[in-house]
Amino acid sequence: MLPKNYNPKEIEPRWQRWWEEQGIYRFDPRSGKPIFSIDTPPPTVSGRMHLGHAFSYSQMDFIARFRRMQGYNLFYPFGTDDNGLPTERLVERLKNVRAKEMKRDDFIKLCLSTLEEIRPSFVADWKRIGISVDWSLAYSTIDEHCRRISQRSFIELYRMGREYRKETPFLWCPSCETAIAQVELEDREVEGSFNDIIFKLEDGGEVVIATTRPELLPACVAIFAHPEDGRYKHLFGKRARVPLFEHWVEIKPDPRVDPEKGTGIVMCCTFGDMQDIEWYMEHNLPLKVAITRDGRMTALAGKYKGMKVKEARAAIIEDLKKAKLLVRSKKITHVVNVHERCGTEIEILNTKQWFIRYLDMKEQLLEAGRRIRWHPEHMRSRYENWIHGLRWDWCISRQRYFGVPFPVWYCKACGEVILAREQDLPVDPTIDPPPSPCPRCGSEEYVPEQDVLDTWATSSLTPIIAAELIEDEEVRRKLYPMSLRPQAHDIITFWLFNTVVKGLLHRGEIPWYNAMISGWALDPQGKKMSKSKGNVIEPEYVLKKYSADALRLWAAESKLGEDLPFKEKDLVAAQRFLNKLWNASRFALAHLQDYHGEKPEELNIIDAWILSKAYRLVERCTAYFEEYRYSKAKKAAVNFFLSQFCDNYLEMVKARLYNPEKYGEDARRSAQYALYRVLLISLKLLAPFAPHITEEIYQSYYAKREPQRSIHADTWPKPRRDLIRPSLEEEAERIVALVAAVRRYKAERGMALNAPLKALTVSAPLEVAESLRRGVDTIEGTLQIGRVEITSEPVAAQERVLEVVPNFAALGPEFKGDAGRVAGYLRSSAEAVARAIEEEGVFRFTLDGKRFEVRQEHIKEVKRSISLAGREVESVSVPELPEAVVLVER
RNA sequence: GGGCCGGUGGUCUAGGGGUUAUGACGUCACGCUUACAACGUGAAGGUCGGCGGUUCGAAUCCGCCCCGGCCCA
Repeated sequence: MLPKNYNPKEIEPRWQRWWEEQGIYRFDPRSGKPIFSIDTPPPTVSGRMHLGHAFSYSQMDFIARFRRMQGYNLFYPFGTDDNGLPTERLVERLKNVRAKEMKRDDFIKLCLSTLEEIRPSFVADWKRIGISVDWSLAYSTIDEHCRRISQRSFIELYRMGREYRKETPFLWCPSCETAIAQVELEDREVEGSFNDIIFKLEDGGEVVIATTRPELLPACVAIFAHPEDGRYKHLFGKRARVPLFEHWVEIKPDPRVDPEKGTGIVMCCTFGDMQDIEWYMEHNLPLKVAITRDGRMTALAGKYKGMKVKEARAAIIEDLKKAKLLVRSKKITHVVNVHERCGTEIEILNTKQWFIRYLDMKEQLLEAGRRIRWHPEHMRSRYENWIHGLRWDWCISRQRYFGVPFPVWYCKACGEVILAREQDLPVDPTIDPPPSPCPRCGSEEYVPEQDVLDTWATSSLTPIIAAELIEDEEVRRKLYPMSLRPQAHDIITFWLFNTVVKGLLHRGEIPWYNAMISGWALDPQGKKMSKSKGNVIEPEYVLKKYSADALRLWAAESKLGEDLPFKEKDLVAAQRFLNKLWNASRFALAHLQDYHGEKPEELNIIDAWILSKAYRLVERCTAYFEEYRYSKAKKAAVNFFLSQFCDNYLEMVKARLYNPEKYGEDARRSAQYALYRVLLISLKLLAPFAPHITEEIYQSYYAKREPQRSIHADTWPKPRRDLIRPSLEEEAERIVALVAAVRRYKAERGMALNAPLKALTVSAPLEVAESLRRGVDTIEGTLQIGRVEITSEPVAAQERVLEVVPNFAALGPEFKGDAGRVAGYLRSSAEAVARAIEEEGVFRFTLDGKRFEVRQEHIKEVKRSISLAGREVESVSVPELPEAVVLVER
């Protein structure tokens, strides 16, 4: 028996422990069942779980649980993404240190030990939302397994000729002091100024050039204008002198200059933007480096040397003003590229980096995107959009400490790259020696690579990393490509894209067959949650106030891929539903204690009806889940449970359950048979959404009677076409409609639903009457009616108008001061008024010499009494049965 | 600037050619009923973003526009 009160705080952690101890979600490498493998997103330990995580991990868990219940052998691992900048930043903050001021080795050790400190509570958060991952399939992107696979990936790609090391202008974060990849750029609107600066020409003339970055003047190497621009055509080939810095640069034509923008003539610096790089390469311009790796001015900047970029900008503008070389300075907001991790404006610096060459793979990548099934479909366009805009190869080296090292040394003598051997992986070249002398020149002197790999270079291998957690080669082959990649839409260009790249390069195929993309959890106003805005809602708050099941039901509110604002009322509604589920189950199970699976001789029509509805629902929910439309499945299951099972069915079986002496044991048996099955089906369909409460109810009764020890094992209800009976449903629904109408009648008159009624007379067409007769017991028992008469003969009822209720909302405005007297007249002539309006649509009368016309809208209601064979009865309207006359005697 | 998604009672939302537009929350009224007042029954509340078009018929399809969001420049 279930206790009276549903207590999620006690239930939820208990089942979470039990699932793990019992290995309910364990992948079974020896099983013959079909495999469903999931490439679970590894969250960063260095951040706490936020509501967006709870949202999207719940959504992937719905699909996981559905598939497991369907009988798949679920491969559902859990990794954490630990390496790289986020961890470095966290450790710097927590331990109050600076990475670049520490010994490399000490810092790495500190990172590792800090991760171990915070991991348990981090992972506990994820367990607390009830996701059904296999916690024994765990990895950390910095552990030995992942380091080995990332390094192996590097070596493979190097051997394939897909990697190169090159000194080249590239994206640089002066705050993190590392190269970054294109995907790590973020656009940000900032306040700045557009400065019109005078450049003197060698012939004594001048041109005015507009720039937002005057601090790059020392790096100015050329000036460009559009070849057709009449204003500047005559200057091509001439030289101009860079103000303040006094070096000469040539004025050149190039069609990529927009004559509309600024003054239509621009300076090219090494480097201000992508365009500068193109010009630098194509026009063989000299390299002038004005900015250091930590964002200060170089000696090239003369007296500005050592200043931060922004200080130098201000100082240079001041000096230009003094020299009367600044025509004007206009305040503008413009968009700059910042590093998405730290918000620092990025620079383009000439450095030596490792790259994965993939710009030549765009067509293959697009094609791979077309082979993946996207849920929802339109998310593919984000992926395609990104590929179309790709301009840089993938820079995979980072000038940081905490990350997977490159398995590479360089020969000191000839510069040859010396690779680690696969059997030695993982290696740290700053500690381990190379496996052999230089293969080219034989020198034994070497330089270790100091840089570490981009974290995405590791996390883009998660499907391979996860699959290789399994020893058995044959099983591995079944795991990969994976069935599903679930993730949020913000990292399509990072994690998803990079994983496809690695999948194609290493395995020549797509890494997964399906991608499900979830949206974001937004704040109650529909705005993005962010720490700086202070609108972050902690999952912990939701779990404490409501429950994990309620949180998950909330996450099931929105369609896959859509953002969902956090609204407290949704959680309240979810919690109410859980409470209802609990109470209805408690009721049903109380009446099933003496039931042992017997099948009744004959199934009551109402029982057959609810079974038919339930199996219809099974088909719908299954189809919805197959299409990743879990929000529809949830809605359908919840609606069925509330409006069909609770509101209608339970009320209608009470009589048979409580009074077997009156309706017979077999009638009770029939009710139990249906109750047992329909409640179980409901629980199963809801189990992916509310795994804890459904397990609790299952365990308290069904576990002893059903083959599976957990509701989350392979218990998904099989479709039963033979039990879906449309014509029976149609008949039964007549009974349901009649009962509902009389219940409404009682409620409207303030009667208790079990208050007795003397008699019910129904006159309806033959077919309807016959259906209703099949439910006489139900009608009588549910509504507590002394005598039920159902006939297809017309009833001889007399009707009398009792009262006309005037509608003052219409009378007032029209008759003003006369309204009260008109109303009085209507009441006193009720009979005549009602007849006239019914027959002619209008009632005319004269009152104190004034003529009045009253129509339907002036009357709120006509109260009538009906008598049947001399007994006073009332008429009940049943909207679903318009041809039926239903009369109730109180 | 380009791409994608969305705009439906006060709020959120279903429906994507066919009677009177779904449900939830909120509001109001009535009612403790042998599962549940954390409940039930009922009521009020809508020019389905705007304008044009296709059609016997448009919230739904097409075009243009407006607004919001996200992604990419």
